[in-house]
Amino acid sequence: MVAGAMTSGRRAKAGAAKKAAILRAGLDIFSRVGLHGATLDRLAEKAGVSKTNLLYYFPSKEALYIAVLQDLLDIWLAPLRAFRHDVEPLAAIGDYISLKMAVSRDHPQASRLFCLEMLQGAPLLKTLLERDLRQLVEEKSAIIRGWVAEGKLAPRDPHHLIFTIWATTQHYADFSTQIEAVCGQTLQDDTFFHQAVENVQRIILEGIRPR
Amino acid sequence: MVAGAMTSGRRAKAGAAKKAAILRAGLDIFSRVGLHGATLDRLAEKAGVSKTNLLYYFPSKEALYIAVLQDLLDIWLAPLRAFRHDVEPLAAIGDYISLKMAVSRDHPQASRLFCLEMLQGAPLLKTLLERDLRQLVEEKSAIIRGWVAEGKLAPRDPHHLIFTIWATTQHYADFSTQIEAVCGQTLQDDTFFHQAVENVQRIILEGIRPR
DNA sequence: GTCTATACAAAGATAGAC
DNA sequence: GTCTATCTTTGTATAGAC
Repeated sequence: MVAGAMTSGRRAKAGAAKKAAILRAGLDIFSRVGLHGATLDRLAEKAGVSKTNLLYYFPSKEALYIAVLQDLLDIWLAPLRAFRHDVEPLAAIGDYISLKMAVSRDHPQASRLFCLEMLQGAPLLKTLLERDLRQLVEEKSAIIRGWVAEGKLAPRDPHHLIFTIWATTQHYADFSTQIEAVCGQTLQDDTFFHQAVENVQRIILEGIRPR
Repeated sequence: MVAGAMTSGRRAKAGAAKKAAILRAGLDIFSRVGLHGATLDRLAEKAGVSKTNLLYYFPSKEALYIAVLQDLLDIWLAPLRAFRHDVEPLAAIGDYISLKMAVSRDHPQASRLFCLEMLQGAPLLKTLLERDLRQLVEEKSAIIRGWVAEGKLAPRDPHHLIFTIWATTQHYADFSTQIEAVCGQTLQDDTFFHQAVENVQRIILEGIRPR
């Protein structure tokens, strides 16, 4: 059934739901302790299934890890794909910042796991980064370069601008522990979230406004 | 001898050198794969000692990990401690940015391990963050607030400004894999380093310049 | 599909000789 | 201080009954 076979429908759904629960548990735990820090016991417990049952749905811990990573990429790339080229530059970039901040608030595990992979040298994502991400970044960079040429943006290197946006927005998810230790607040707090978005936007947008 | 006893001197030095080599290996490996991903075998091999010998100098893998973390903090906190309050605001912040960028270039492992700890909720550093770091940040925030009040800086929340600086500068160490995938260059490349510093400085400094 | 029992491997740590 | 040998634990994964 899991391996194929469009049987019943009710059962297939139950299987899919379990798979989804395991994937959620995987994202949650891997994002905290990494592939090596996670144990099948903890993963199974978190997902609410037995260890053997988990291994029925995913042949190995690594297979689950890879499946989790694949799901992750969609979440991570969505904001960049949604980057607008048909509106005012400062509006487009301002929107992109708030979109990324929302991802940091709503999918902190995804952000953290992505970060974890990067720290390790991205053994599993490297090819994908060098191909897809690089091309996507080139596209968006061309738009930004165009804006600079038209004088709609102060002269800044598009790559470094994009890195600055990624860095600041993801920081609120990846370093939430530190932020909480220093400020006593997190992005879950609505007031704090808006304050953070506004401050980041102000700094970056004023930093690229033409004069 | 290791445990105390100011014997000989030559031998003590040899012991200290080994300990240092083990600590270096620990920083290098832990920063890549974390506490759980590191094995005593790999740690010992990297340090150039036998597994049992390593356990002679550090009673357990965790003990080594903690020792590495302690060394780490000095590197990590140094730039913030060096933050100047007696020069022009934009110069002080510009210097801080380039200092942090230099740390990202020269101590990428330290930056990565710090990041790793944060991702995991900083079980070992939490108390320290909530006490020492918080206080240090408060001190520097007060300085920034003063500058804002004097009109020497555009109105920005000091916390978010500090986070923005940390995020952008550390990003070049923590996400070096991604940066290399996208740009084909790293901070080790001198031209790229200066280009990165300048772009980050421009964005942030222009973003906080009063008008 | 799910469970119990179990095989198998890896890795942390210790004992004791030298 | 350093080595060899070994114990022990933990965790991944499989076999086979139901």
